[in-house]
Amino acid sequence: MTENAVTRARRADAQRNLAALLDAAKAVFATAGVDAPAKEITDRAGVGVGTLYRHFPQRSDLVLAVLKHEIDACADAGAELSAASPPGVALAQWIQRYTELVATKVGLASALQSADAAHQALREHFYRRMSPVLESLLDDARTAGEIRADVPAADVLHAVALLCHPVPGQDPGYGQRLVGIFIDGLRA
Amino acid sequence: MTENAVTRARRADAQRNLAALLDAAKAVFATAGVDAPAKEITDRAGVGVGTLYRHFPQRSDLVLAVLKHEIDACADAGAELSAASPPGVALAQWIQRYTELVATKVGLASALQSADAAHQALREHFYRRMSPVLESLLDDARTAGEIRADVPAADVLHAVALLCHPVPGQDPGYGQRLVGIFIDGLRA
Amino acid sequence: MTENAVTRARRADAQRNLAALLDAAKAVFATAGVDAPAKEITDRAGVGVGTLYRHFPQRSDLVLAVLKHEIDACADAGAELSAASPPGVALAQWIQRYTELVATKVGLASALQSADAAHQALREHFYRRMSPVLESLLDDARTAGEIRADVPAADVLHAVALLCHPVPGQDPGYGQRLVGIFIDGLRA
Amino acid sequence: MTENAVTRARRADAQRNLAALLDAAKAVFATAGVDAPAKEITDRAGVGVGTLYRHFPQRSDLVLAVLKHEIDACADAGAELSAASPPGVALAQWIQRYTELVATKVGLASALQSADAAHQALREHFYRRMSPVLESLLDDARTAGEIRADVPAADVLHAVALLCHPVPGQDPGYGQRLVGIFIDGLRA
DNA sequence: CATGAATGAGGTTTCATTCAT
DNA sequence: CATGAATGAAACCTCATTCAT
Repeated sequence: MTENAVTRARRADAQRNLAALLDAAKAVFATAGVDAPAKEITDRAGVGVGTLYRHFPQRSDLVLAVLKHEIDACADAGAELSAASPPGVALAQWIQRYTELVATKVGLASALQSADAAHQALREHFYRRMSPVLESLLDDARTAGEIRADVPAADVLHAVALLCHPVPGQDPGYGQRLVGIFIDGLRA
Repeated sequence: MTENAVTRARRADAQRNLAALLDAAKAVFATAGVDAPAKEITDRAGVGVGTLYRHFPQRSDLVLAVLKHEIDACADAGAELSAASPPGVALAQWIQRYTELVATKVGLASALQSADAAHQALREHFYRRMSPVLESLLDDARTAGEIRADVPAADVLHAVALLCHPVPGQDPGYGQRLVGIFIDGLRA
Repeated sequence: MTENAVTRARRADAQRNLAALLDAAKAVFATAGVDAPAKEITDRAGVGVGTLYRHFPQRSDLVLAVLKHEIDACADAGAELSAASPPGVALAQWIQRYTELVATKVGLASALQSADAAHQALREHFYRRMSPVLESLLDDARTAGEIRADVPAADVLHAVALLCHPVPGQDPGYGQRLVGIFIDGLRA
Repeated sequence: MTENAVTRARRADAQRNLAALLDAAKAVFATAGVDAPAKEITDRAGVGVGTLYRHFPQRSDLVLAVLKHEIDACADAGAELSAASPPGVALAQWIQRYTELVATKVGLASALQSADAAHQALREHFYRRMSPVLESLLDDARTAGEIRADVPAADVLHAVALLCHPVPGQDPGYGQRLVGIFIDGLRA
């Protein structure tokens, strides 16, 4: 009984720490990028660095964990939009949604482009979830004759991620404007 | 005469080292980015670290020196193309030229986006040289009714630089394909 | 209890290192001055350089820590001497005590004179503690008509610190002899 | 003939350089101390660093050369003062003169106290010239019963040099005031 | 004899990572 | 399971000194 209680208590503690770490990492990644010092994250989370390494032995594990939820949510939105709107509109709306994701999470764009092998897992998860969704939306739009047929989903994902790369002295809507032009280029 | 010879001789030595440094830096920047360790560059150039700091007290001085020539050459190409081809073609050709510049020089794209104040000089030189050239080409194309009127040169420069951001496992023509789509989006 | 034990245990380790650092720094400062290389101190203490910087981010923090105790002890001695002896004697005894402090701690004298802004905290602590003590002793002696009235405590502190500046090939009592002459100059 | 002319010209050149170096060193020593970077001195003198090392292989050689003239002048003033004034006055005046020397030449005081073996030559020259002069003045004053008999010249030289150590935020007359008190302590 | 470019040791500082507690 | 002190490699930069020209 007592041991059970202790175990449960510890588990709750660990959970709290993990959540705190994810929150902290999300905030730090957003301002200082994914290469921010580990200490900055643990300090903000109020835990020791050891705790960070226990939960996320690799830096990329943390990045992945931070972004997984949002990646999944974005991917899931694809089916809903597809069901609710005609192909062209659904595509535009989803890309809009995706743009917001990439533009907000400062780390994501750079992690995706990073040559670092450590981010491989993130890239894989990202493309595994996103590619089918966008490919499906593109297919619908292609079938409807609204966009050209020779651009694969991966290219669009990549291009949009790049165009959203935050620029120090620019307003947040800047990237979206560039994305808009790119999307125009996709039209048939 | 004698003094001149002596001076020339010494300078020749320094020049050799300087050239070696620029070569090494160009190569290292291309593979490891502009934030590569100084030691890597000096080792490759076969000189001591002090020599690097003598010629380029600031890291950004080196970056600027490495890229200046190529930036200037690209900017100068604008007038020639403009004279030789109709507006739309000239524009496309110059952007093609610019794409090659940005895609090849790995450091350039990231230096341009870097929030680092140290790269301010590079950004300034870059935009001071490039903006007028592209603006002029865009104007010609706008006048000819070939492209939309609401996209300033700076946006195009920026977007293309982003789209050319090198991707580890991708062939070099990849960025150009994305740029092509973006350019299509500019058309009227 | 358990947590306390753990905390105490960890702290004990750190404390041991910290003490070793202070000991090492005291010894090194005494022979090589306050500007001695950090490596020399950490090697003598048997710790890594990082440990030094963890405990004392600024060089002056270390200097301050090393000297604080002794400064305080010396300042505290003022009241005792004042209570136990007549003004002139108490003054002479305290200056004797102060002389020993400054003469022994090689770093102190130079840190006090250093133009370096980093030693500001040390200077402040030093004068904040010492000035009132000596001023009080001087006042008593002035009232008793034993010394002239126109020399403020800060001047005496400064002069004695200078006169005790250690000289390579001289015996340790040398500075004290010079101080004795200076004190004679203070007499009415 | 021609060779002679060249030789003469070169010698004149060398002389000019040497003078420029001494001037520059004097100025730099006065503001930045005797440990100032060599480059600062050569830049100010308008010569290459090699020239400095040719004339003064050791740093201390330069310090010695810079200060020799002034040391000698000060020493020579002793006999004149001794002949012109009564013992007590002559002594006070010479110490005043000496105070000015030490207070003005920032490097001197620290070079004299430096544990560095490199400054041995300077210390030797200094004491060889100064000691007899001051000893003679002290002897006269002692004979006249004006000062105590137990303080050797070297102590006074040393003490005054220390008391004149420049203090960042203090007016230049500060050291002289302290010296005045010390001299009072010498009186019988 | 002068030059100043080159050298590279030596100092500081930062941080990812380990591991004793 | 959490902690955070300790580690030490790695990067930066400065300067005294040498030596080819």
